[in-house]
Amino acid sequence: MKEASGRRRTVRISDVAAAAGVSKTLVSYALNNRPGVREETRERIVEKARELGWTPSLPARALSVSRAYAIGLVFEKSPEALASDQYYTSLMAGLQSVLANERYSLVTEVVESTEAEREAYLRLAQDGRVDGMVIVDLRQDDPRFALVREAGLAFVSLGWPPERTTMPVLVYDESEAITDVVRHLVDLGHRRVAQVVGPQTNAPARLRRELYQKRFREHGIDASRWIESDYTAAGGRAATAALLDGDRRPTAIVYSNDLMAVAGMSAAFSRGLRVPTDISIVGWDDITISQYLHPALSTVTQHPFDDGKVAATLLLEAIGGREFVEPVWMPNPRFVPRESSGPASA
Amino acid sequence: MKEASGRRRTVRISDVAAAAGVSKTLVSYALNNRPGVREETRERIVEKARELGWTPSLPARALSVSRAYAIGLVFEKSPEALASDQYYTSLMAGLQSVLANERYSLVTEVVESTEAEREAYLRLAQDGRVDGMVIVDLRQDDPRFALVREAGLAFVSLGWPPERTTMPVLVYDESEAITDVVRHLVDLGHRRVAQVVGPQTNAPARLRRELYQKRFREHGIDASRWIESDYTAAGGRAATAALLDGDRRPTAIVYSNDLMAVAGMSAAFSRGLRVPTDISIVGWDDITISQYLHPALSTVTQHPFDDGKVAATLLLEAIGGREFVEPVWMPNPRFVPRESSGPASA
DNA sequence: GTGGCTCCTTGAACCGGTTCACGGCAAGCT
DNA sequence: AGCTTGCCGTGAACCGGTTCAAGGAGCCAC
Repeated sequence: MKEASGRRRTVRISDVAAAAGVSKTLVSYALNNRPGVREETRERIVEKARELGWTPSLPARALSVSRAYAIGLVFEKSPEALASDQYYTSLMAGLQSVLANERYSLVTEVVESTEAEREAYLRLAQDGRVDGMVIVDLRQDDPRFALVREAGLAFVSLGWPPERTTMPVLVYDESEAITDVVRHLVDLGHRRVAQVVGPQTNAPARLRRELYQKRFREHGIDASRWIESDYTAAGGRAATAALLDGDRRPTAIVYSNDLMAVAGMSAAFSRGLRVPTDISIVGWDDITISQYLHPALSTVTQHPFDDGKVAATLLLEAIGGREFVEPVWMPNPRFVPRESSGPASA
Repeated sequence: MKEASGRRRTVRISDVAAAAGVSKTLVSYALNNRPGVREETRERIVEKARELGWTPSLPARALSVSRAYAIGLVFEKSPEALASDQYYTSLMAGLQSVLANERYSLVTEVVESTEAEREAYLRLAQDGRVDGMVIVDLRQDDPRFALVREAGLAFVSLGWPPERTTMPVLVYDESEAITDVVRHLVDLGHRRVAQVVGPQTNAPARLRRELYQKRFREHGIDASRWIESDYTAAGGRAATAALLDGDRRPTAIVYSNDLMAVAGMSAAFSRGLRVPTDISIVGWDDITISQYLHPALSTVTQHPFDDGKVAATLLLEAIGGREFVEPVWMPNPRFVPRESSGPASA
């Protein structure tokens, strides 16, 4: 097929103006629902525009109003880690679900170092490619807040930012789910438990670990056994191996994501241990396959799609000028006991 | 923190021109490496530009050269299906890995119907938001090719397009891996095998099913047992249930993706069957957790990240005007036998 | 009849780049 | 000396929208 191009003739605002017999100013007013256009004229213009199939050129509009009509999402993550974590994809889908209706687009980037992340932020901002950023996976002393501040970009933060801000912030309380997990394990008789946690430079990962420890202590359980890992399957397997091969093997292990938990189960199996008879496993995330595993994984469900929806809505409002004083609380994650956790072995 | 805005004063090309004591035309020439600028002058301009931290405004450039400096990727998929399939995320990462260096961005959309998909395509094209599209998951009589043709957009197709085109096409040969899987199963003594396949409106899904059937027949195996499913875990589980609960239970099932295979294993387990002792399972994709399952899943590995890299490279060349006559062959998928396939039960 | 007011409409500037056509100047040629 | 040629540089138009300030028409009141 010969690409039937030959200069795609796009219809401009001046074409609509000519067709309707008015100035292009009036067309602009009419189609942006500005006051000061006679109703009859407005209708005629709208009709003509529809007839000609006119849609405004985004670059042109972007240039004149200094808005990109797009928001950015930068993942600082290995492609592998990104691909195997459903949270982000669902979050994206949630963002899209509201952006599409507002004629906004989502510009994504995947970078593999904080240096590249910095460049990506600067580039998106300086190029005028986006009007705001979605900030996820908050880290200790997160540099991204300074970047958006300097760039004058709006943002929405999924998690507590380091300073007060007038931008929207989404938070939720993990302590309830954690309390449930710990009680569940204690009720099943577990006394020797260990944690496999995410990178401790990552603020939520740290908080989650601390909340678990707090609850463990409240039940008189030694909370000192935790291993820092990296949310990958390989990392989870290695951490689990260390726990299982050490002395005083735990009777239960809680993981900070499902992927590590699955890998942990695999490590247990390869040592001839049975789950949950010999060791109980609890994950975090509730990825799709968790319920299809054998045994099905006890875990904590989150709501990334809804997070995305709310984040996008608020970010658009922030871009529109709204100021936020209070963080928005999202529904809490919820513990879902399944087959991988059972009575403690003797 | 008070957002330190107060109108972010961006540096324009005219500022650079003033600083270097030349016209803005010359600045433009100098920074775009055009001929007709004295070397000494060019250096002075570049120096000043760097000093002032100038980067071109994307909307402005986009407006004047009619290029968006972005490419689009539209997924017509439920968020759930998208999130649980690593292929797409890895593909995105692969695309990004080359786009970032070229100052191109990736604009993604997630839509849930072919109608919404159509709108997304039209919108991206008419708005002048992208210069080209990445077309994945080819369907029967795929409408997207007509859309990009009408819109005059460049594209790269991952799979055979319905008509000849001068745009880049990426293909690979699955028959080799399929031959290996079938020989593997035959060598293990399997004679009753079934397939759980993807939506047959999806061209590659159909082809994969046919290739499997062809090989089965070559070994004198009844190839008529296949169930169409939807690539989701729930679908895979239901299809597997139908196969296991029918008469003449197969001794092996091959799935068109890992997610369905995992769900299939789960269905087998819940009926008290052992894998692979009672039934062998083979997937397709090699998602991260496949090797961490118990038993580890025999499957076929692909290279979505590399696909993305190559696709982006070729698409950029196509946008630059290059015409393609031959499709580009990617490395073939490869069968990876693991623990979920073993000798046929009696 | 004139001033003032409201309502609708328009010309022109502007957003920040790219690019075309042209001009000045020095060197090279006859 | 006069003409061509090439190099380097510039003014102005253009991309396709938005928006400001101003203008014309119609109406009312004094």
